[in-house]
Amino acid sequence: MTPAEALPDFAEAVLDIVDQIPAGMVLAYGDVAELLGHGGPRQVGSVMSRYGSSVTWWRVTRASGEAPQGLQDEALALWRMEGTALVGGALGGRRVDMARARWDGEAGLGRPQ
DNA sequence: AGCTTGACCGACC
DNA sequence: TGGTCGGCCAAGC
Repeated sequence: MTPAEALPDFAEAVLDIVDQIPAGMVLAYGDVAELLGHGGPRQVGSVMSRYGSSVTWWRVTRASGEAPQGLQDEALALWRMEGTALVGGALGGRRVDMARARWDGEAGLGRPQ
């Protein structure tokens, strides 16, 4: 087959989790690493920078709720589109309200308040 | 074998 | 509320 398509197991696991995050909710890099039970935030970020474009990358933010540098405008538009809770209101806010939009890791819960 | 880099995190001031 | 510092973990040179 095409060895060029080979994806590291760690990267595959990261993308799999990201793909499970419900719309309107987010997960921090560190959260993803913790759910995997292996690696760290930097490794997750590294994977996202390389393969993130193939998944719902905007649902992965920094622990502070901010989007990665260079993609803040894109992420903000997507957050508003999904109705993600933002600090300071949906209009003025430029970062995610982690207290409300942080995903617990349990699919089916959804419904941020 | 050692240093630098990276879509990070938490503590501290 | 916001800026700085040190710590972490893996990959690349």
